[in-house]
Amino acid sequence: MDGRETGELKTTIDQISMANSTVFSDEIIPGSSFASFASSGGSIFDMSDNNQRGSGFMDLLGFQDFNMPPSLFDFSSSQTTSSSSSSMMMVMMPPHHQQQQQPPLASPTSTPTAVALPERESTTSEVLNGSTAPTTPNSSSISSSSNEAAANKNEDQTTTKAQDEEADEQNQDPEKTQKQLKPKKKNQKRQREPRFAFMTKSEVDNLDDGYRWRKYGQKAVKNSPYPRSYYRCTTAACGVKKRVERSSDDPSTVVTTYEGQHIHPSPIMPRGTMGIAPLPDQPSAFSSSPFGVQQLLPHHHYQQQQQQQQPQYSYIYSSAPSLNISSPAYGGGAFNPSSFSTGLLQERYNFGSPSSSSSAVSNLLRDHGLLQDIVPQIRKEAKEEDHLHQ
DNA sequence: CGGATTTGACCCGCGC
DNA sequence: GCGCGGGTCAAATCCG
Repeated sequence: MDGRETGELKTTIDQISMANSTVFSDEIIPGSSFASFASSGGSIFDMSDNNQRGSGFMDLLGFQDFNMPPSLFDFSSSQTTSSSSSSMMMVMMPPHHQQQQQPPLASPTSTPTAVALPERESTTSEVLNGSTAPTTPNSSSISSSSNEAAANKNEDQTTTKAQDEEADEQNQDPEKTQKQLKPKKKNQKRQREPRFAFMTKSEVDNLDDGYRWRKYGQKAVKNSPYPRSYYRCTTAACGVKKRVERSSDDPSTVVTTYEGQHIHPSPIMPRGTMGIAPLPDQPSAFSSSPFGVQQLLPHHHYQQQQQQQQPQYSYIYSSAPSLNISSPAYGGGAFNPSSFSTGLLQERYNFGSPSSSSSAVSNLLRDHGLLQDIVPQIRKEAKEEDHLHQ
């Protein structure tokens, strides 16, 4: 499946500057939006892009929990970042941003920034509700009336509609019933999982992230010559999806948007290297990780295994964390962007194997993630590879 | 032959 | 209400 697409990755490691990286939440804006993202200085940092099985870039990135890739996000704490000032911006986007609203793409700043957009729907990322000001988890009243109204409206619609459909299901004319896709699905409140998007410099669209995906659709993207592909995790009961599309403005850039949480370890991960350890405050290690169970590898170990075939992933944007609004880490309920930077995350994301758990995070935080270790090597390799390609 | 991909049709939310 | 665009389904097809 990916055999075709894998392998021909051209890397641009030289661009690994980690500077001005922009992180969006929930989803990247299609087409022009991320064009503006890119042009607004929100550059991506290139990492490698190895599509060999087992070299999941998510792992490279150190993603452990939706609540996030601390190491990567922790630019502010990096003492040894490249000359350019690292910066990151998080833009909390409403689940249904569609195209009408672009995220406030703030120009790059030297510190992580979070911008909360008004939420129009409360089906996901409740935290976003009125997150410009701290709120409490249950403070529905806090939400702006419009937001709240919209949310409630949606709720109502969903329920009534669901009921209607349930009834319809029995009355519907056979023809329609047959033709239509299982109306049952509509009973389930349509819920959008938080999303993460990555922009990756790659010639291949389908980046290997360590999981197995089945393509279930492809659509043309408006204002883009490149189609968008839809994938679902092949593991039964795992509802994680991802979308892959190529930037029309920068065809060398692939945008991968993840949605949902894996409920299983990466199928292609060497078992021995899986650092599965339940979070202290999590009932199950399998319940909180968006991209996989606590699968973070001891990075050095992992790198040693994988670095040989690391193309460049360019990590782009990310994160619509499924924020745990009850966590003190988020400033008493509301999403507190600053907590993304260091200590709190460090405290909260104590992932990895017992031996590498918090210390791993600490290390990551200290040395701005695995990049520090990876980059020099990748750089070297990338250059070599570039030569080969030229 | 089984699993993955392709692709046209359909569903749904949203804006006008 | 209608059209548009994003997202999903599932039959057909491909491929190892």
